[in-house]
Amino acid sequence: MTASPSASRDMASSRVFDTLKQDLIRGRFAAGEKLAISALKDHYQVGLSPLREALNRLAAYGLLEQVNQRGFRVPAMHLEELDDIAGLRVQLECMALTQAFQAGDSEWESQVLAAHHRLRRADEHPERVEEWEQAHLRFHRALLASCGSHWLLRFIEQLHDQFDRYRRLAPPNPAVRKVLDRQHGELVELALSRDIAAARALLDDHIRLSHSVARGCCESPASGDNT
Amino acid sequence: MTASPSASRDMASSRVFDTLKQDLIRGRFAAGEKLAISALKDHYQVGLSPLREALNRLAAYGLLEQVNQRGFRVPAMHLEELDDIAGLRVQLECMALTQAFQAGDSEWESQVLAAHHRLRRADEHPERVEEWEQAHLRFHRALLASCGSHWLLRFIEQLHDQFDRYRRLAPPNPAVRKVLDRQHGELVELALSRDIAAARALLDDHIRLSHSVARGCCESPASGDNT
DNA sequence: CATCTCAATAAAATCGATTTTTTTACTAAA
DNA sequence: TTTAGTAAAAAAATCGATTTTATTGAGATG
Repeated sequence: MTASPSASRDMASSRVFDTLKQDLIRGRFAAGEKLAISALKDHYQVGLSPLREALNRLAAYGLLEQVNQRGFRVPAMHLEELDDIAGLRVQLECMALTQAFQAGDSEWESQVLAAHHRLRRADEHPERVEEWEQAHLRFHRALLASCGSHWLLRFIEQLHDQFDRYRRLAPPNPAVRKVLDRQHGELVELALSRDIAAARALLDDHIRLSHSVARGCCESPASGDNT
Repeated sequence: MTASPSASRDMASSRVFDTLKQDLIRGRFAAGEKLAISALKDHYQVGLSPLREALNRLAAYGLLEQVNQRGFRVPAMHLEELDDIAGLRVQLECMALTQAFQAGDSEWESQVLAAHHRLRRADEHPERVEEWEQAHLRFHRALLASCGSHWLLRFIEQLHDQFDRYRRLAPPNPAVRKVLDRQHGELVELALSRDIAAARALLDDHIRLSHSVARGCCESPASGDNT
């Protein structure tokens, strides 16, 4: 099943935005690293203008920093910032979850079930990491989608991307993954039964678990600087 | 009092970003309006590249929308979105207020007092609207500054900008202004006495009052179009 | 009279080259 | 040995022109 039927081709700046965004989240660049524009130009096979437009959008989004006349750099990573991001995720996602449970209709339930099914299927191929990652992101999106607040969902998405920068530093851990997957299933059940209190507690645990894993990995290698 | 001493001049893209951002918040463009790039180029006296970079940043920030090969347009305004923004402002700013009161030190108290003083001074010149607007923004920033969460402050700032797009549609109302100003003074007192519960209730009222004023203005004139 | 096609026009997106600024490397003085 | 100073090199930012895509309107067709 492909995306949209009359999918008019995106412009170059959007394409490079998407791929560069993924590369930043996946940690293909070191924290604090300065991006060499001409190297990016070669690597992503785009011209200067679309590349610079993408870099500007990513800087406004918070995945890059623009220094006055000194180009773009990958933001440094700090344990405190990870704590900040995780703490806010708990607050905002629990808020959205409550509203989603209150406003969700049967179409929402269907989408949550469908997303969960795809997540379980993706789990069957442990070698295809990115497919699971995408299914995971979409499951959490589906869970909160009916909350009714465009801006809340936007901020949650942004925090999720920032969180992933840290989480992806940690090596995959099957034991943790197993717990997280069980929690996904429980979240689906609680969504169907509209048990807000239990679901909030579970989502809180869910995020904190990922947080502590990422934290353990982020703690060790001191500060990130490699010019 | 000027800004920084060795202020190295910003690049053109940043300058046009700032002024265009203000113009968008101040409602100099109609909601839904399509921006003619060459006209902007003439108006802001910049080249195409810096202008497009600024437009891309504003789109990522949410003050513009980019349509695939059809350029940039000012986002439409909807009553529901205003409600969403105001509701989230209440939630997030109360959250930040609590943390700010808990973590604020005497330096924070000083900055709040200073910002409040500047706000009262700005009030003495009702004709200089923009000075009051800036002092007002800075007062609310100072009040929450010590909350300790970079990302929470970032989202609050973004929501504030979005909210102002709606609020500024309403004509100035001296009676409302008087109430808001009294609330600012009360917020300062509650900050000094660290009365979290009372301050949260007051900030809630404060935002809801602005919200209802903006709402009243947003309801009447159907959709905005004035080319 | 409405609808469709296709050229003409306008606008957006992109490219290649130029200008400006920063960084580096080298030299000379303290 | 360190500190300034300065010229060369590199990189970022910007400009002007080209390419691509969308929009418009006249004429043809049902």
